[in-house]
Amino acid sequence: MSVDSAALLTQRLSRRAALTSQELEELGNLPYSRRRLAPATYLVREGEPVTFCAILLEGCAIRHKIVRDGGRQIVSLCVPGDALDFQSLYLEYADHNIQTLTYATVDLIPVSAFRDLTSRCPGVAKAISKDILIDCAMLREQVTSLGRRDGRTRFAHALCEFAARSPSRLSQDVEHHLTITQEQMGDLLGLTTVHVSRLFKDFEKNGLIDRNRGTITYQLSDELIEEGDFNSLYLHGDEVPLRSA
Amino acid sequence: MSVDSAALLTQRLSRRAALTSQELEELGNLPYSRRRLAPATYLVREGEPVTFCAILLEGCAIRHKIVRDGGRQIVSLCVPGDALDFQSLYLEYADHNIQTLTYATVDLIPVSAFRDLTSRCPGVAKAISKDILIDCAMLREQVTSLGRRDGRTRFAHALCEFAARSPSRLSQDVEHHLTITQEQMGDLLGLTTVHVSRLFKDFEKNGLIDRNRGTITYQLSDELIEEGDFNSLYLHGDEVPLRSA
DNA sequence: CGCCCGTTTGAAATAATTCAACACCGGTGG
DNA sequence: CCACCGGTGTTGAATTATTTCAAACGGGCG
Repeated sequence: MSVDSAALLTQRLSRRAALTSQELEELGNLPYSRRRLAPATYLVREGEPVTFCAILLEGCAIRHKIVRDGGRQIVSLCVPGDALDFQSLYLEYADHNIQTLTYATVDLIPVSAFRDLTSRCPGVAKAISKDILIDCAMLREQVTSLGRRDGRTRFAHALCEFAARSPSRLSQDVEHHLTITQEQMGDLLGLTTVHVSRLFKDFEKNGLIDRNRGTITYQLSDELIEEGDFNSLYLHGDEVPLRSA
Repeated sequence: MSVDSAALLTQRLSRRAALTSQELEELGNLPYSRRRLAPATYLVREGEPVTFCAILLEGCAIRHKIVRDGGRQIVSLCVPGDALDFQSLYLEYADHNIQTLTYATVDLIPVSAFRDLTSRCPGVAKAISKDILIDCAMLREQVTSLGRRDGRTRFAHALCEFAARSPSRLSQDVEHHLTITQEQMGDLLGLTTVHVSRLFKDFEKNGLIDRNRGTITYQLSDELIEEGDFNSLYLHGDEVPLRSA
């Protein structure tokens, strides 16, 4: 398969802000090099300078931080189409790690090329700002979940968010597939693998998810939305409408 | 006192990116109207459109979200100098509430004026992006705290962050004053008021903080930094250096 | 086959919550 | 001036969500 990162990026940014034809062209001309990455490959490490901006074409990646006692917190999940390093476009050092979760395809664009582009194209700069702001909004929701929702609710919420953001969600009642270990899910939800295991079992028993060899399959049902206290407002339109006519 | 919001904003953004003299001038010419606000005044409400951008001159404000069962999570704390609404500069609706914590002075700048400015001045747009990215970084740290640190550590961490960001921190060994109720602190840390009360008592007993009528006083000591698993890397220079020569 | 990683399960331990009562304190009004 | 009041903080005891520990399971793979 040959997804075009330029096309993907252009499409994404166009959704954020109106771009002139010249801006579109400049976006198309960004230099990039494609990489195929194994699961668990680090793209960025906390404390290190970042010199390229990666666009995720296929697969999933995570941002995470490590705390004193060795615990890991997954700060966000990245899905295809996400730019992994707008974060570092203007910041010198990475404050967190970025790592692939599955096999993944990325296009690497030199940060310098990106910086040139944004200083010349205000429309692109605006679209990127908006993209970053949506990231912020998702982080605020994550903070809210971790601070004030219990494990069950957090889990359901995370499933809803993943489904709502998934590019595969073009029509209603699609089945979503999430390949993630229970340890990873625990690190995302701020829970233990043991506890996640029990939640998985419970959700499966209640028919909210199906499981098969490390991947879970589910639909974005009303029940799940209710269970997860999920309201897609915070995605700011970065999702397919929940109730398409 | 007459702090100038234009000056404060200019100073803040200059720290983020190099601005041309023309950009500085345009920043100085932004129209604004000053407001003095009582504690607990809402500036922005979740779900509503935002039409102005507030610059906080004096006092503290919070961003917060409400969950299904009525619980509140404070998503971040705003200190003087913070722009409260870069969030909404490009997003149509607010996904969270913004409320003053104490008496506060703000300058309100119409969002439209700001948008004009950023489309004309790439330097300003860049500085704002960087500002937003630092917000993101603080949110990631907050996620990490809530997900993987226990109550004690979270509390100490929050104190460190507040101190490190405080504009009063011009030299070492300053005393920091934080006026906050235990309920608010609980909502910030994802804890109960009862638990916060016990933490306060414990920290006071250990000499990490002093208390007097709802305000706590403390220094950013090595002990506190250790207790809070605090590393200021994530502030990306948005703080006074910890160990000034 | 045997190993390793991820998962499952039960039992015991713990951090934090809930509940409930009470203390404190500044403000208000009789 | 005192009595009362509401908001805030404190304390203890009981409860709960979640963790920790430990052991066993399963399945894919060299």
